[in-house]
Amino acid sequence: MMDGARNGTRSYHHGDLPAALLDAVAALIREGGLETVTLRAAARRAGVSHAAPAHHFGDKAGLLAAFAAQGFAAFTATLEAARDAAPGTPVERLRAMGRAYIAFATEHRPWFEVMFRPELVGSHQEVVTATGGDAFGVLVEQVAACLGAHATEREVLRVALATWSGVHGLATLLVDGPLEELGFADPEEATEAVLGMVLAGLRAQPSWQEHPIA
Amino acid sequence: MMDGARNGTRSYHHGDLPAALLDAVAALIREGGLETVTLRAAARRAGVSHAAPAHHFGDKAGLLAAFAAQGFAAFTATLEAARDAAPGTPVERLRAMGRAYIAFATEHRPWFEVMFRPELVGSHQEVVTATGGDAFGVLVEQVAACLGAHATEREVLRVALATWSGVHGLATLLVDGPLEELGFADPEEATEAVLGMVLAGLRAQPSWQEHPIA
DNA sequence: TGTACATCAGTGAACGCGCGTTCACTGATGTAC
DNA sequence: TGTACATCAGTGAACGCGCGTTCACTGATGTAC
Repeated sequence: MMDGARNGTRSYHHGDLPAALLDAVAALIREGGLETVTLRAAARRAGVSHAAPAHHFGDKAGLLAAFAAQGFAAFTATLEAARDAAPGTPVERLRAMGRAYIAFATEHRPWFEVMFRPELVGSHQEVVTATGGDAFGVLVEQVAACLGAHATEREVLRVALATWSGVHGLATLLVDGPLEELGFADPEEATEAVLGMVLAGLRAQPSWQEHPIA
Repeated sequence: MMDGARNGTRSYHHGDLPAALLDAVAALIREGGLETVTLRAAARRAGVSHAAPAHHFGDKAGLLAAFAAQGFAAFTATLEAARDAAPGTPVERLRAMGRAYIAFATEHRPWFEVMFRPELVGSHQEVVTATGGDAFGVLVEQVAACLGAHATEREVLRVALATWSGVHGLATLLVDGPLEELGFADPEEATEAVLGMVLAGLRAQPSWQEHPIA
């Protein structure tokens, strides 16, 4: 995708090796799984010597941390875009975010597989945690909007976590693949089922009962 | 745990090397994570030569497949025990199973980490899928009991999958560890929040509305 | 516009390591008679 | 109860491999003047 040197001519310098290496990681995961990701394989795929990645990412954990952070940034942007594109009520926006969450996992499997695996990034956890916190923050905000001003912070966090668990669970099951073998062939139906449950949970909240919003 | 030779004396034969190797895998994951599991490390820990495991499990994927299958067997037994020990209504039994599901993940982290990672077991997937299907079957049964005879099979599967997603999502988040860093320090409160959502979803089902059971 | 020079980005050889797997072997066990 | 023998379970040496990382290096780039 990234060709590297300007104007298509090969040069000693790559052009944008960091981006090319991150692309390489995604391709490797997609084709052979996480265990086939090595610094040397990523370098091969980017067309540089195997020592080149160290200049940009330090070590293997650094490369994976950058990949996870890139994924979280895209993830947060996806959730925000889904929220902003959805019409209507806070609940409809939350539903759209839930759909986007699950779709992101299946459409960007390589990112999703790395984003929630802190053991892969070693000492670089701070970067990943920070970007991951943003995504969750967006979700919490929307849950707060659904519950209204009468909800306590604790209630918001509780509902947000339950919501997160629902969509994250289905996303994980879809990515890890046990569903097909058990007869759930339809990810869309599964998604709607989970979102139905999430919204039922929302409506069962005390603060919703007192002041339903939509 | 397993001492091996009878009466505590060392003998040429181990006594129960397969069990000792499975124990070793659990210990290795607990102490150093999944990536530290190797045939040689497991053999070292069991006190045998590094070539010994091959006699029982063939290759590395075989060992991990056996470990995952052992985990699923324990998992199914745990869910059944929780169901049978819970008093009262089908819904209360389902709630107990949900608690047991999440508790299993945090209490038996090594098993849980391997059970849902089919890429680790290579060509031995059938064994794992079979035992995994049992666990899900138990869950489906209980959801069916909650919804009653008027529910269609499709509805039961849909609700069971949503339920599964909820508890599996929280279990995954607890095991992967992002929750602590985001301010959710209390797994029990989180568990109850998720179960509240799951049961709200159950009660929102058409067949429940028509024929509430409890 | 030129020139000197510092800095940056990639090279390629080399290292030591632990891994999975194979192999011929040997000690231990169990069974047939 | 004893003996022969097949089978089982573990040994230890050896193999080839790809890995991450380090290192001195060199080509390319950009900046000061």
